[in-house]
Amino acid sequence: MSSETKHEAKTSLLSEFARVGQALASPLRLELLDLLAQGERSVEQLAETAAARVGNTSAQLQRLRDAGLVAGRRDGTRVYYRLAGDDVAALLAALRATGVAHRAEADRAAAAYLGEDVEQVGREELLARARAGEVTVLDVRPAVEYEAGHIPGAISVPLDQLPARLDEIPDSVLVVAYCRGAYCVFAHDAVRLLHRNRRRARRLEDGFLEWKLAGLPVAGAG
Amino acid sequence: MSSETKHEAKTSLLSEFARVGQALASPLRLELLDLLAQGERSVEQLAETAAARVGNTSAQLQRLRDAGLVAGRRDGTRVYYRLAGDDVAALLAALRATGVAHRAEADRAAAAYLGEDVEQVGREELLARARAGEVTVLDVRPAVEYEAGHIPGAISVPLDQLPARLDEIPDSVLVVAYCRGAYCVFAHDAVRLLHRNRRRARRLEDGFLEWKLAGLPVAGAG
DNA sequence: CTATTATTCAAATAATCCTTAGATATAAGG
DNA sequence: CCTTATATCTAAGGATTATTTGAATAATAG
Repeated sequence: MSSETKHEAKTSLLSEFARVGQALASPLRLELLDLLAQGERSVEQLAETAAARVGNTSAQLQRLRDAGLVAGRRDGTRVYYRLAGDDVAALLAALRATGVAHRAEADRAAAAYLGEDVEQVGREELLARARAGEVTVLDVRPAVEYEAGHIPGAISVPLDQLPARLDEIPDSVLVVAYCRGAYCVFAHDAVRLLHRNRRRARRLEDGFLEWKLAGLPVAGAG
Repeated sequence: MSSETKHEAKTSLLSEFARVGQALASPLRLELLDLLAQGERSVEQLAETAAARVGNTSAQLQRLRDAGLVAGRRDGTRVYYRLAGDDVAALLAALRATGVAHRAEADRAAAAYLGEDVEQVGREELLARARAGEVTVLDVRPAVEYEAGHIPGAISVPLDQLPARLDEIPDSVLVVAYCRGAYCVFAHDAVRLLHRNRRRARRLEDGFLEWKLAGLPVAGAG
């Protein structure tokens, strides 16, 4: 291979990798990936949750698909998208970790969004204490995400139903709430709400995404 | 926090993460990161190796710095840049792995750049066989990168000097060549060159970047 | 002051993002 | 087969932002 050709080959390989980076370069696309990390969703569902137009959502999903990050399947008039693999979820987690580690602005934005700090429980600790029956595990994500896969033994009480369903939650043991991942606000809100109602509650370290990536047991269809 | 404010906080957090993705969205910036993963370099060195203008190289390094991926230190008239942390190298590796895993074009581009397949040796296997004295470990990166850190016991013969220095390499034992990382072409070229000269040679799985990320022993200043 | 190295600026080109509006695909009913 | 409804995709336009180049400016050493 000539030096010229080699340089072209190198540039085109780097451009391929850059295309993946490009896919990670828009807030809306990152939000879509975040949602898809919880299970497959139709375009309309994604658009509604991300507060975007359907057309725009569809266009961004095409970009993600061209970059190899998501895949879609048609079922009747709907198209359901999902992440192309677990490595995509890992890539997303690495991106966020690097962001908060080296960018003070990202760290501040995370603190502003998640609100006041909340006590955490580690993954291994939760697994042990759940098996011993010492804790109630509470999944506060939307029901559809719980159904797509959840921590074994967890009960599903989506955050917006939590105020009305407080009496379903035993008040004798510690409650450990979790949601999507490290930068999902639901579990933070849930723990603060439980505290205001005089319950003992903590948040699982990170969330379901990281639980699954750590290879810990998962129940449900997902 | 009001629902409006919360949505703004979420968007600004996602925008922070998107800024990191944006930094990974240009071939030139990916090449700079790849070089910096081997050790610190001045702007001029980077520009020359990446075949870019100094001005543009500097501008792209500012972007990488704003994204929190690199840091710089001034020494006299020069400014030396380096990766902001090991997590950045891991992020880069994850990006490339996802690219080749899910994009046929990326896989093809990698094959076209790296050339014909070459037999590999795993990291753990190399470590064991090097300790037993069964192999010669050959670092074919530029000398400055060898000096910044290398596999213990490796000898440095940069690829462009290899044809002239073949007699320095023992021909009784297997030679294992390595270079920067999974998509660095030097070790591939070195193994093919050694084969043409009737030596037994293989390539280390991936390269030095992944060796270091795996927590295996490293010699030198790096 | 001069040489070296790096950064910044202005301008041209190119790419991206979002919206609106229309096109396409599928299912169900007549 | 044709219509209607639903869901998704795509095209065009306008605002914004990114990339690169060449030249000017800043920082440092001697």
